[in-house]
Amino acid sequence: MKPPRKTRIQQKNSQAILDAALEVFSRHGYRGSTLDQIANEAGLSKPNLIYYFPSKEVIHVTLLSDMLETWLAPLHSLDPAGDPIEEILGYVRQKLEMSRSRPRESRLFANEVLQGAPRIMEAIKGELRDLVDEKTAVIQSWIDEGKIAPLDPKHLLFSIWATTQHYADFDVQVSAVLGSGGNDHFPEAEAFLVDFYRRALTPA
Amino acid sequence: MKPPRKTRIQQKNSQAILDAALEVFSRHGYRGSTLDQIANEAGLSKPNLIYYFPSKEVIHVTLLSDMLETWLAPLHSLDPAGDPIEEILGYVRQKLEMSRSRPRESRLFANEVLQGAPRIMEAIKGELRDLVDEKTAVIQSWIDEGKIAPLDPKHLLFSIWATTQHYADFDVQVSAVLGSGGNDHFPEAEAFLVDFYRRALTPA
DNA sequence: ACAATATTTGACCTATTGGTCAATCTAAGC
DNA sequence: GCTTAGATTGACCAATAGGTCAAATATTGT
Repeated sequence: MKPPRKTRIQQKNSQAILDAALEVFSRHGYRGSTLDQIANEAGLSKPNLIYYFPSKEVIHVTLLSDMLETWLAPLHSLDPAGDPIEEILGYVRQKLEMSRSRPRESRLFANEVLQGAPRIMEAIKGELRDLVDEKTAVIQSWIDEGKIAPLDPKHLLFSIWATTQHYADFDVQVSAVLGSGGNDHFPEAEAFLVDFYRRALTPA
Repeated sequence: MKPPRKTRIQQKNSQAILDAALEVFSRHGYRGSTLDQIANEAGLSKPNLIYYFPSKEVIHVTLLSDMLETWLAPLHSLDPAGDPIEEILGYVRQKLEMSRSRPRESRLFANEVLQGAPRIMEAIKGELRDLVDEKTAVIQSWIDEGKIAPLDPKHLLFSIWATTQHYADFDVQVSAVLGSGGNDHFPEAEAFLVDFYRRALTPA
């Protein structure tokens, strides 16, 4: 999707900038982040940033479009031929794992959508919506066959997105409420969610 | 909590400012919002804003603390003496209703927590956590009595917050995925969530 | 070694923004 | 009507932020 950088230095610095920008944007939002912050985090000077990326906005858009692929991947892997309940539980696990391993991407996305998704509405109405339509049709067929409980497939997906991303996006709230220092709450969360979705999905 | 304004003009303008600020902050986040935007939205000049509130930050903090009470209210009303499943479903309904009637407050809160809750961490670790401890004990007792399925009460609350607030915070995504113009998706959402939680909570 | 090319940065420019202030205008009480 | 306190604002200020640019430095290919 992105033309590969030519030299090793370009490769390394572009990557450092994107990584720094992800860190900063995901914590402070687009307008809350400054080029100086990003440059500092990347260990470069501000004009040097601009040498690699023409503007703050281009950095942001680059991050968003990179992230969208990651975000969509787990849903792509939902297999119509698999066991319905296990497929959906697998999706839940994968989304939760993404919240654990890539919380910055999750927060970047949350920030963007909260502000009205000005820079990725197109992708949401295109790729995302198409994929959702495809996979909800699969889920609907499972419902029609009586393999899972009759729950609106789209709202089911919303609930999975919401519950799994919550552990990345609202991380500080989760930690504050659960207490117990900087513990890793993901094992607990996974046990809960898997149990929860299994109960809800198992047909009567 | 706030000393009442003296004159009618103060009453009216303070309210107009808070309302405008809620609109702007919830859409653009703290740093993404400017005093000019807020002043414009409120129909006042920027210096006139500052006449009523000493700074941008005071406006923001005022909104956040006002909102916290609203946010906590539904959980307060969870009744230990009520029917367990109906109490929890009632809580789900109330939270969803809040997402519908007060989406700006929800987004304000989401923005704040996403940024690490710098201005309300104290309240989260205090009031919110205390209330959660109290109510999760109630839920645990219902579990112990076999009235509801054995699901971790705190993670159950997280899931309710996540799923209900999703319809306010990710509203543009929900609308884009569901299509059908600016439709009101809340009746559908309520039907889904009530059915969903009833299934998950009903003991085997 | 050296020219050509890629990389880096200090200084600088302009626009925006939070906030101030003195001056002006308006409303309320007497 | 007039005084006084309340309300409003145009002009302004300092700090910050996105971005430019020419000059300097480092790297690469030959």
